[in-house]
Amino acid sequence: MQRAKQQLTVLQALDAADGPLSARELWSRLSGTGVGLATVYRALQRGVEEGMLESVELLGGGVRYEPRDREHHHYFLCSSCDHAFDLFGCVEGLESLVPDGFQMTRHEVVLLGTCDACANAG
Amino acid sequence: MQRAKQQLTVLQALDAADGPLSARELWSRLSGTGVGLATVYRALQRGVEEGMLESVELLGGGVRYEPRDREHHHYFLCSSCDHAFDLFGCVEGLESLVPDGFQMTRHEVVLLGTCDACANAG
DNA sequence: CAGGAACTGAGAATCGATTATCGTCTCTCC
DNA sequence: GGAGAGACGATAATCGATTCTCAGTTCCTG
Repeated sequence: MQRAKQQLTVLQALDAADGPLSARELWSRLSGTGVGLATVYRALQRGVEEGMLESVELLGGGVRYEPRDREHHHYFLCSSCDHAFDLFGCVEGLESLVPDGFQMTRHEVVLLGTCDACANAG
Repeated sequence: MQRAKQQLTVLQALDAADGPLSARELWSRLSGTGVGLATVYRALQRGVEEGMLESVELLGGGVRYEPRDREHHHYFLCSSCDHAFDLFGCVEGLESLVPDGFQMTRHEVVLLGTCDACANAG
């Protein structure tokens, strides 16, 4: 509880999440703590600058953030609640898709569908 | 060259492309034809409504469009020129990533790196 | 050729996401 | 306790993408 108290709050909420969160998603999880939206953005920006956070772009636009210390993984994006879940594990055979002359440096795999909670609520 | 002349121009440009194009990308390819940006958006919207086009969302936000009659495929996104290329072929083993209780209906694979032209342009 | 419907280009208006501003507050260090 | 630096929350400002508006065209029908 020294300085940057609210930044800690933000980072802890991200650590507790089961996937990357957008600024708004994060903010709504912090409602009740009095943290302002601007503070969320500031904390995320500083987190990235200081190397603790990583920004992630999935389908559909918005940027999401998650702690940088997670292993290589991909995402499941729920079409119903729009929440992204981390999926650990990877796939084979990506290299064979790369056309001649192209250099692949990274890959993203996103599965889409309905998450556990939404499937049961549906 | 009956009515909807400009819409045809737009659809033909999409057919000729080697990957999905954003509205702006498409518009810049039509510079010289006098087609306005609003017309591009209108043509895309109508194309989707009429089932000829499909909208595609990749990493990084923007929506891109491509003809609907292409087979299942994925994309290579060039970090340098920001152009998306179609990649035909797919990968195995996606099902094993899906957590219990989740229902996968679709998947996207995006490879990132440098395309042929940008790699050579160094 | 006249009338009407659909189409068009240019630019204004809108929308959501993000960033900047400002007055206030908190913490550190004397 | 007081000064200065850095944070904070609320809200205004900005930005890019997309949609709306409007006056002028085009094209079909009769």
